Amino acid sequence: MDLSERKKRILSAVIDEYVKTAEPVGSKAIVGASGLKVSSATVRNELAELTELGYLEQPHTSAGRVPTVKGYRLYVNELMIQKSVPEEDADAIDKNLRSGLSKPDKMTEAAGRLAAELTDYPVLTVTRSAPVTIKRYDLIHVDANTIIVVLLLDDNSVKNKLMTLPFSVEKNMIARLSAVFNTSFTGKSEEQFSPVLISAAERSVGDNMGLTSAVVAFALETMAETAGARATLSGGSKLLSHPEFSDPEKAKSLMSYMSDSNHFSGLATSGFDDIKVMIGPENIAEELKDSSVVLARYDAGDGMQGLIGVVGPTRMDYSAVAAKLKYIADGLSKALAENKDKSIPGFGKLMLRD
Amino acid sequence: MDLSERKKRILSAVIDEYVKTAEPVGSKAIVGASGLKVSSATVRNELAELTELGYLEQPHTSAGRVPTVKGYRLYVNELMIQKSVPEEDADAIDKNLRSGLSKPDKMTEAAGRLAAELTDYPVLTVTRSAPVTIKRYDLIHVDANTIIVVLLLDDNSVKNKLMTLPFSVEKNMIARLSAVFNTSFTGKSEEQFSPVLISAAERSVGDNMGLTSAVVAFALETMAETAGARATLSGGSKLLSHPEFSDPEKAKSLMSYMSDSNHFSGLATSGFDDIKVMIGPENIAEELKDSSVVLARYDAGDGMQGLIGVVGPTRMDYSAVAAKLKYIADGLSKALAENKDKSIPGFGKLMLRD
DNA sequence: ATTGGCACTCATATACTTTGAGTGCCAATT
DNA sequence: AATTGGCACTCAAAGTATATGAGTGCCAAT
Repeated sequence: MDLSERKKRILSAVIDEYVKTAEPVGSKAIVGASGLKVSSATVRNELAELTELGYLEQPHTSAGRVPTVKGYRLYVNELMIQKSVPEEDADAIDKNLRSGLSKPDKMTEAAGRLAAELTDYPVLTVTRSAPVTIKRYDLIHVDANTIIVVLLLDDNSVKNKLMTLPFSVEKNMIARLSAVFNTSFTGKSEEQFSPVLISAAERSVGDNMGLTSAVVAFALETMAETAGARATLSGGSKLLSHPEFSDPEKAKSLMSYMSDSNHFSGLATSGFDDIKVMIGPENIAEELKDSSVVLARYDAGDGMQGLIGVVGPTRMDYSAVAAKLKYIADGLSKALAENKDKSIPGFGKLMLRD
Repeated sequence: MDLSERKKRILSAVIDEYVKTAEPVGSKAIVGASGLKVSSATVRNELAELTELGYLEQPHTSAGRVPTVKGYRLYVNELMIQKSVPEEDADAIDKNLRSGLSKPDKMTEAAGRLAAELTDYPVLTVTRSAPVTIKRYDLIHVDANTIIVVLLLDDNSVKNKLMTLPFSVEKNMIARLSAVFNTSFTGKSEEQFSPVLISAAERSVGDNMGLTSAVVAFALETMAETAGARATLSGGSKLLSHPEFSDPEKAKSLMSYMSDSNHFSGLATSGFDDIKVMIGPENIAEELKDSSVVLARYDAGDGMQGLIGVVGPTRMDYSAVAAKLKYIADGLSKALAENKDKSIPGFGKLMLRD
């Protein structure tokens, strides 16, 4: 059962107007805004039917109409016209993401801050890494009882740890250990670090002081830490700009929910196209039932995917937000890719010094 | 000009009561709360004088009294009785800070979260590092055009970077470069990385491809990044629990001020004993003029100092907050110190695996 | 110096009224 | 059959008036 063209235009007008004013929209306002060549009485008849069908509702008998979740859903799926990003914002995004080649985490965070600024909503980012393995071990002998363990992961990130030992080790012991690790423990997943393998390694280098175990522990810890997802939140205070959060109770509930990044790290990065919109009760979390979430996916290289999204009231300019997020996500993907290929980093910077 | 003992007791009673109820305190309530053996009329006379002297004020003629900044200041400096930390909280702190030896940054963050939970106010932490120098360079040859640079700083932290080069390098070139860096660039401050020194190094290893510069750039970047202060914020949403921030405008202003960690990274870690209290307009920042900040110092090892503090309304249980913060700061200092001495890290953890 | 007593103040609460935007429905119009 | 002008009706929000009472300041008596 499809809506008539006119009903669609009226529904759109209600939503556009309501998003702007945060006030229930009356029949007169719709005639003004939609440009339809009908009287307000006609619109009233249509409104009554749209209400009957569940796309709109009335806060009270003598008030205008407000979109329901069903109304927003139809609007997002079919009705809304794709807005484009204001030139000014596009420029800001281009500029901000291009500037300063930096670490991926920082770039993502910067993108989050930028998105919060441009949308005026809190922004979350999620980066999920595929399980990593270690492709190279280097043990550096610093002094008799200090070593540095350097791990090169298969996503080309590097992790290190300084270990102070309660005993002294010889330089060649370290070299042997390093060799064993590079032959036995590269490319292995977490489960493949079997006790058998570890004790074999221990014996082969003649380690009876637990040094092998310590390096293994660090390797496992690193792998565990690097895998999984990291979520950040930017511009949490933006929530308070919007009238639906003028009640401190509501604001606090959502705010503290968002502050716990664990709540978002589980969000799926797949199963949707560019943009995913979750409206009100479509969100699973109780704390989000009155809010909407708009997510855009970005590509973090090496097959890794990330999300950048806003959290706001259901009354939201979905089209504008989606457009901005998509633009930022694409920009971020590109910037991260460029960052990967960069050659000698920081070179240019130094040359500018004098 | 000193206040009479009775005036002091009355002032204390007003503050204690006001902190509890957030309502102006009347003469009757004071008689009840203070246990003074006088009539409310007598208290009224005293109140009038305390108001005259600027320690109290009246929101309007027929209301009770509210402490002024001057009143709070006297209270904090001389009047308040040192509260002790509830056993329950002390246990929680001990438990939380002792658990899991982890990275200093994480420990500090955990302490911040804990403090926010226990005080019900937003908590900021600031860690200021003394300028660091690099005490050892290691260059690892990964493959023909990939190297890893590992820097050991004099605070025993380790930084690294993978560099992909647009040309190939020989293993022994890397070794030479490493040697030169260890002789020429260790223990040097940022300014001492002179162009003369750099080009000398370049010549001595026969580097005409900018590799030396790249490593220098990374070293400088690392030093710049490690120096300076890092600030974090925990429990920002706690702000909204307090009636003085029921106005979204006010809450937003303070919240967004706090979210920018730059605003706090400049806070001095010296010039006070254990605890520093800044009440209302004693704060320099315009956004903090209606709020109070209570800071405790902790010791981050290697002569580094940090701050942990809460931000809340001027109506705050200073005594309880100060006690908790001090307890947490001391616990954190101790935990960080223990963490420094730990030997093979992660060893115990591995042993528990099966 | 302290106190009971009393007139006074004023924010807050409560009850009542007014206003006006918006509706639903119907008879007249196209 | 769809559209429209007209009109009675509804009800939140804003405005007005009144009552309440917590708290004060001051004074005469203790």
